[in-house]
Amino acid sequence: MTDTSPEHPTTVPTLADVARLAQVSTATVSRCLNTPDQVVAKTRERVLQAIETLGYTPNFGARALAARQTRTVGAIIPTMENAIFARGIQAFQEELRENEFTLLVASSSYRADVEEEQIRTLTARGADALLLIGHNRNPEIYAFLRRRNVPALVAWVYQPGAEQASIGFDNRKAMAEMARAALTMGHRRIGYISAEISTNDRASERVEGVRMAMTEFGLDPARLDLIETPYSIENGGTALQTLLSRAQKPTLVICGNDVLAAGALMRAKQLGLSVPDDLSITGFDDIEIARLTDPALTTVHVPHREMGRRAARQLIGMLDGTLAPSVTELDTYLCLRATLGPPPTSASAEA
Amino acid sequence: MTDTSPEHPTTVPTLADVARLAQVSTATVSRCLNTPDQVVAKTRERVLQAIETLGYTPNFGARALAARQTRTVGAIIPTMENAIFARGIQAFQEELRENEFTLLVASSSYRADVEEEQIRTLTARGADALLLIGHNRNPEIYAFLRRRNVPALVAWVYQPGAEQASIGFDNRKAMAEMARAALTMGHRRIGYISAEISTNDRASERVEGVRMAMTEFGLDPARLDLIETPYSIENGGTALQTLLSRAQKPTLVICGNDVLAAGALMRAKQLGLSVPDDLSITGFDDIEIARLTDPALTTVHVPHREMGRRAARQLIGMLDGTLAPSVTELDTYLCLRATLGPPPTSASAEA
DNA sequence: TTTTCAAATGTAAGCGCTTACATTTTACAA
DNA sequence: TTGTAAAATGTAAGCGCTTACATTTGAAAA
Repeated sequence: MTDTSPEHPTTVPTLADVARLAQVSTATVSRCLNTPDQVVAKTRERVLQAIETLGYTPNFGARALAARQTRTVGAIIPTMENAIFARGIQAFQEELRENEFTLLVASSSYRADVEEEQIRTLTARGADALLLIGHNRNPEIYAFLRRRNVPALVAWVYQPGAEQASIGFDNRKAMAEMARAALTMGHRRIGYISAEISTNDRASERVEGVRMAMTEFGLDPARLDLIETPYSIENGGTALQTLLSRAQKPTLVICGNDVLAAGALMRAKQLGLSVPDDLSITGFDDIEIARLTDPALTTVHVPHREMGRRAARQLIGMLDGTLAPSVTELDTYLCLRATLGPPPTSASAEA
Repeated sequence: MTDTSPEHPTTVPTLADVARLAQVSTATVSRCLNTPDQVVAKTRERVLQAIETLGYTPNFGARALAARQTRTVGAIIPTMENAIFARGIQAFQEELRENEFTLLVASSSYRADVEEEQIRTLTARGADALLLIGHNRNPEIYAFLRRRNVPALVAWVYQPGAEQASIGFDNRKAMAEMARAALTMGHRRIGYISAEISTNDRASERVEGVRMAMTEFGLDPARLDLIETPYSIENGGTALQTLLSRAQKPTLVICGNDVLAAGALMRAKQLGLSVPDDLSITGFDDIEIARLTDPALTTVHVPHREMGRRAARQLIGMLDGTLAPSVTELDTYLCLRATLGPPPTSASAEA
């Protein structure tokens, strides 16, 4: 708490220090920072010089308190370790930066209670707006945000008729398309490896998509052999092994994301199965590893970067009132690579 | 500014509102929040009730302003899209959360000027401490942080005799070990695919490690065929192709990280080369894709999670004065998987 | 019952900034 | 030169919280 070196005082310079040194009022210094063209050039230079000399940086808390806005956007994602979020958020942040907004990222570990806490933390910190992932959360939260006047945008999902402003893709539709492609090839016994469904509407909608397609093809959707497991390569492998231990082995294993699919694929190869001749496997997301596996993974391409970029634009628009909250659908497409093929002839004969 | 609906006032509740409703002073409410055992149970309950009723959340800016600390730690990483940072930061954040600290993440896109700006932004926002990646930055920044009394910890690197507090591994030593393993097998013509070196001391130290090992084996380190390229699978492939177009083809391509290595490996296979029989390839980091490639990638394992977790502990310790700044070295180890083998006999004969 | 003192609570002064409003300066027309 | 309005600057009142210090309360000791 005491000065250790006289040339470098330990006290942080304030606006008032700058004002004193530049021989102007604090209001003028403030204007130099916020509305520079309201200050005549000569004065402005003097002030800037003083700021430089003192090494002054405005105190964010004080500024937020007085101005009641922060040019800060918060984002709460389930985890940074998932490449799809990392990628989307990176684009989100880049777009924000270009518009002189700062991004605050928090992660919830897929837990609703943590997410709620993070929402409170970020709004308390003065986030002017929030990006959230997926629809399923306590609706009271939206009331809370509305009251605080904090616009929120939901990303990574598109649900026709959703209440909240959102930008994303139709997980159900996208996965149904994949399932139809497989069913058309003749697959009838289908295993599904999913991320945990209860906390994740993207995951549950993807499952629904497959069931929808099964129904269309006259199959009983209840016969989908579903395993839920946390996101990891290892777990994908373990789940695959479980599916293969069933009396009726699947000819196709649909995975809720590429990471699980990569794990399943690796395990299948280890077990001596040939993919796709003995078994087909599909993923979802089209992250980098989908092209790295051998054979390359058939998956669904999701425009993560575009989603991030457009989410930022939407939120900024909502903030300055130029854009009304809206529900935006983004397109996905099938990446038919090498892990999906027709079922083995013996198997299709049985069906 | 005026209430539109009586039940849902548009004004955000403040400490004073809570105090009024609970019929206590603002000081008591504040104490309920910060030092609850200084308040008698009956009063405390009344206050908590009022907080609940009003849906009160403390204003962070005001709190920071008055208390002069925020329980916030900032981290500036080059990019969220690199799995190693995502993983380390995730662990960092989890450990912080357990200690009731909040993490603010910013990314610099490997640009020194952006990093500097982010450092200012985060300190202005009241970050109590900072996590930075790598050593190479303008030393003035440390003076700035010292003046602001913001402890900083450098991660992902260990350099014996470093000035700044740091936690990480010796990139040079780790890569030298890999190079020695390869040299022992007989490799003499070595290509190296690196991330960009000028802005990245981890990358440059890894190259140095290889050169060091070459010297030990009596090779001219200048003969290392070095290509720098940005982090991506695609670029790894392109770089490999360049290396293979040299008059003297390498028998071994060392990559500065797993992503470049995965790209190189994939391209090698596309070109009809057998790895490791025709060409050896190695990576660095041991991220998930290293086990996904076929053959599995020989690489250096780096304890990213542990680094993140321990970085958090170190920083918290520095903040509450229980831990002195220190320079911590973490261990890495070689993961000898399948992409490194002896050079083809024809090649070694030439050497 | 009174005394004593620790515990509980209250009072009020900032923390560093923005901004409405008041005042001064400047530029230009008359 | 004077008058006028616009431009530049200053004054000062908060923004919502914490906390040093002052005051009140209440339980145990006398």
